[in-house]
Amino acid sequence: MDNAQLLKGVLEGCVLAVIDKGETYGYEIIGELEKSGFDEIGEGTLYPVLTRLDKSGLIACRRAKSPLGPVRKYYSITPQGRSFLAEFKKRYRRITESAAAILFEEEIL
Amino acid sequence: MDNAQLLKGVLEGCVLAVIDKGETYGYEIIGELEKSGFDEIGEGTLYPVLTRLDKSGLIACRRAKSPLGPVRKYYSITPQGRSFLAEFKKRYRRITESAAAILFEEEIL
DNA sequence: CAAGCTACTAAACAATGCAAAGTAGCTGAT
DNA sequence: ATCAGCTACTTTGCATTGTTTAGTAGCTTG
Repeated sequence: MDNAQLLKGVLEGCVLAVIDKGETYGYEIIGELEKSGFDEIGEGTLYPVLTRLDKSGLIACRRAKSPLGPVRKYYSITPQGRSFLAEFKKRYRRITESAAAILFEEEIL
Repeated sequence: MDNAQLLKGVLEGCVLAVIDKGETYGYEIIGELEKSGFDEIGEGTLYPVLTRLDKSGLIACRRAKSPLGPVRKYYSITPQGRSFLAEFKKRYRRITESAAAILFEEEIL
């Protein structure tokens, strides 16, 4: 199946939400996403998202040694990221409610 | 704001769901979508979706005169479309539940 | 030293929504 | 009869974003 299209945009918001819970790094974010039910988010999928969020100023980055492997890049959310996330949630909710109205009608998602 | 990405894939499923409710045509589908809460779905957005669904064999097309304007293309769902829609709903639900778990945590969407 | 895990990078690609412009039939007002 | 405005569909070119694949490199363990 092709979930790629359904993930568009959603992933960006979810990654930001994960970082909002506390400073974290790429590999760990993948684990968080999969723990919440997302299927096999590859590294080639996640890292470009982080790069974009960083360039947009929604997250900040700092390098630090890992006790396990190579250097990690730790990300934390910025004030701009926080307000973007708040807006994102509103937009996301609105769209999912519109879609649910058509897809599931009487059911409440 | 840019809802374009959040709509990716969702729109296709919603259009199919609208047609599943009964034979209809492009202009009317746009009305249905907006009635359910979607914002300004342009013609340049919808018609390519219909073309794709048709080519994929998920909907069937027939031309008929309109009492108001130019000829309409009426679309109806095919058996393949029905099973695709059922699968789509499962996938969509799974992804929105995963996203909600991260975005809204304890809240129940 | 090799295997395997951790961790990030980069390039080429495919899918889809969107804006803009165009074609055309029909109706009603001027 | 003409023009505006609504209905209805088409086409082109574009931007964004997730995926695939491959690659680099540190660390631990056998």
